[in-house]
Amino acid sequence: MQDIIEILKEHNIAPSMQRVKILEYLQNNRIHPTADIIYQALMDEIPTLSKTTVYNTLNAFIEKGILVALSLFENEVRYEYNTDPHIHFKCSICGKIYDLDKSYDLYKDDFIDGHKVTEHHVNLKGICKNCVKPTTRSTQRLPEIAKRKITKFHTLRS
Amino acid sequence: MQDIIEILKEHNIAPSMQRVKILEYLQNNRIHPTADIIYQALMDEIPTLSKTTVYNTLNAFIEKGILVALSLFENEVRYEYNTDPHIHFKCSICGKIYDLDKSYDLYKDDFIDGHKVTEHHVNLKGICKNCVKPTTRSTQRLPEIAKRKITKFHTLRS
DNA sequence: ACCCGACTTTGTAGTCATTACAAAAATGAG
DNA sequence: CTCATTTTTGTAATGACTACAAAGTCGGGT
Repeated sequence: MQDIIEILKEHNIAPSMQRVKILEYLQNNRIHPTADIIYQALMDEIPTLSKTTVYNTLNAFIEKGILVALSLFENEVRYEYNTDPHIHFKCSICGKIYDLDKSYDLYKDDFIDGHKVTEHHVNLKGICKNCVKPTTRSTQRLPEIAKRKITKFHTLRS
Repeated sequence: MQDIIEILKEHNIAPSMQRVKILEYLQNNRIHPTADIIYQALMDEIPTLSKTTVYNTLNAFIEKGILVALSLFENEVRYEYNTDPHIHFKCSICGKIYDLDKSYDLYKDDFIDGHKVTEHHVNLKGICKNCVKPTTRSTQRLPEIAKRKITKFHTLRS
């Protein structure tokens, strides 16, 4: 895609084959992949691909502002192409990460308590609509974690 | 402190010396330490302490709901005793993490878009009031990152 | 007090994600 | 084509965390 080459050039990154393929993958697969997922996915197309190249490329993209790195939960780094404001929801059952397009107005000012805010992340965790099994009305067949009554935040962590 | 032993018993954790010291440290040092920081800090008191014990203990505390593990930024796991809902702010200059007592009303309902929400994290990043050097009115002496004009989100909302 | 079984701690070794580094390959200007 | 620069690659190193088994600790029953 010519688009991708243009994007790379606009960000002062030489459009090598590896870089184009990695950015293309991230554009087409909005699944917040880890570096390893990207590596595995591109091994067929680029048999000589090195994991070092994936890391180098991702870090270059982040440096230039094309990507955002996420530290959501469980100490895993994931990368996403979408840099628009949105909220992340991670399912503790299936592990899938959802982008929620809910907007929020919190702290849209530059400073809070004297601190200058440059990044703002809202991360939710729970059980996604698929894993909650909406076919049954009762909670009988839900995983144990899904049945717990929520009493306060931060209590559940798998 | 007898308090700490009571807390452990209430959570069905046998109050061994190591566990008491680790919980005591977390109670007295609200600095969102890493496992290694805790280990380093207690080595004087408990010369035989093993890092495995620190990890085992922290995981047991999390399991029982005494602690919360945080994945804020930079892929580092930190632990905090305060399980009340609050917001985290990390300074990208000094690395210090601040608890902000701002309350927030977002998605305190159980479900959003059909997903059951059990955890809710708001993480801010920027430059803390100390590193912004409030003594100077101009931005001349600020670190480069502090001078950037915020143009797009993750920072602020339109 | 002793014994025994269960729990806890410890150290070592292993895993996994990420980075450091240097050699090999590709690229591009002259 | 040639040479210098950039990019990719593979290996080795780092660092956080876990698995596992041996050693230590503790408490109840006799």
